[in-house]
This record gives sequence, structure tokens and C-alpha cells, in this order.
Amino acid sequence: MEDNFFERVYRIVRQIPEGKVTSYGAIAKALGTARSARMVGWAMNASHNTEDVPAHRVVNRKGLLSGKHHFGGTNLMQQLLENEGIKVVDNQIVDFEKHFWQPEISGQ
DNA sequence: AAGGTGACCGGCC
DNA sequence: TGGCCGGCCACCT
Repeated sequence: MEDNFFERVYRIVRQIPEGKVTSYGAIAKALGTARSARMVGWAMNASHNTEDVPAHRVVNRKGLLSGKHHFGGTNLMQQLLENEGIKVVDNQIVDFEKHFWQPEISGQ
């Protein structure tokens, strides 16, 4: 594996258990670069090439499926989340805090 | 090498 | 919660 920033993000996302979701900022924080939340989103963009990355479990801080547009479909991301027991209404996760899962901090 | 870009976040109203 | 603005950092052309 390479030391690419993407790999770092993927590693975290892959640790997200089923039925749980996290935010870009949380991942960025776990990476130690809380200010690069945008980079996390960018990494997810490249995650299209990686199958082991459940990007559908990653949403923005509001719990909105900000990246559903990139999922190739319209409600695919939502379906995946609902399939894991997460309720999604109007592109927004219900009880977001409840399903929120915080990744472990790197180097700790 | 420089500039543009982005699936964001936090603060303020 | 919603809208607007600034910052921030790695990737791409």
C-alpha cells in the first residue's frame, strides 16, 4: 500500500461498521487534518475506483447525502443506507447522531 | 510551476 | 436549519 492520502481515508472508511455513518470532518480529524475535510470528500471521489470503500456511509456534518450525486444513481446511496437499518428521508439521515460513528484517531 | 477545483467545516446572521 | 463567506489542503491539468 502506498502512503497516499486517499489510502489513509479509505482505511478509516473501511472501518465503519454496518448501520453506522460518519462525517467527512470526523475522518479528517482522525487523519489529523481536521481542516482538510474537503480532501476527504475528494478522496471519496476517487473511491469510485476502490470497491472496499463504503462511501455511502460517509455524509457531511448535517447528515445529508451530499455525495449521492456521485453514486451514479439517484437513490442508490439512500437504498444502501436503508438496507443497513439507517433511515433516510429527503437525502438526509434520520437520527444522524444516533447512527454516528467516530473513527479512531491515527497515532493514538 | 502555478492556478483551479472540490462528496467540507465553522462562524455569523 | 438555512444562507453566505473565508479558510484549508491535496490532487489534476
